[in-house]
Amino acid sequence: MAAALDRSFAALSDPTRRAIVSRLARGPARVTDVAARFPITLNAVSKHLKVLERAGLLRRRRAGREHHLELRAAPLREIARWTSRYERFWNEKLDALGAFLEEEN
Amino acid sequence: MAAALDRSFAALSDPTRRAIVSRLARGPARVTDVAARFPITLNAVSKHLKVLERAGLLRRRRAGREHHLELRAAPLREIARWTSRYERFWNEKLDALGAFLEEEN
DNA sequence: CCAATATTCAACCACATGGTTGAATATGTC
DNA sequence: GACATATTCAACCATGTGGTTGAATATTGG
Repeated sequence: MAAALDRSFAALSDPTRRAIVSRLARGPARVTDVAARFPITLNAVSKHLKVLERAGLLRRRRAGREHHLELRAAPLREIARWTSRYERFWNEKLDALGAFLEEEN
Repeated sequence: MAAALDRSFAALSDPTRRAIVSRLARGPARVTDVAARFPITLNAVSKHLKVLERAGLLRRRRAGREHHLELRAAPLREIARWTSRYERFWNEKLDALGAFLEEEN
């Protein structure tokens, strides 16, 4: 589904959210734990977490009053898969004969 | 630079722009050529192209009144590099002992 | 019960975005 | 010069975003 890619790319276009992903890669954390690292409000972090959650990049387990967050990297795999379709262009080798077919998404 | 990643991720968060990348992977094209495939205005496509250009995802060569566009995939490589840092999470193997250090960006 | 802690909800603000329409600017063609 | 083609610029609109502040909702602990 294309909309999923939309959300994943959009979620990762913000440096704070990429930093949150980075943080969660080091292990699960609560909202407050994540927020502690950033100079913005807890509320702002809460919003970022919702964006990441909607993109499927994290899972939230409510445990009492605490929300335990853990990284879900499947969307990252989809992004890697999408970009890998253009690997042959990465080296700036101008062989335009590398034209190939593909369906969009 | 983090802002470059910001722009790349943001540029690719739109399905039209991903389709434009896909189109340019099949070879260079003019603005009108690209626009022909989409149900939106030429003006809208022109804006999308500017976003892709600012993200470094395409290069524009003016040839008379025509602008020749060609894919520049280097930012895609950066995205692939960023996401690859999380490869170990892709298989949903819940070994939380896979914690590892990293600096953000 | 009461107070503290963890988190979200709601309203607001400034700004970006994706789209439109209409005009402007170049360049090519007759 | 006059007209057509290629592209951008400018203004506008609706919607989303990243941030704030302040209030609400749960849960835990004395």
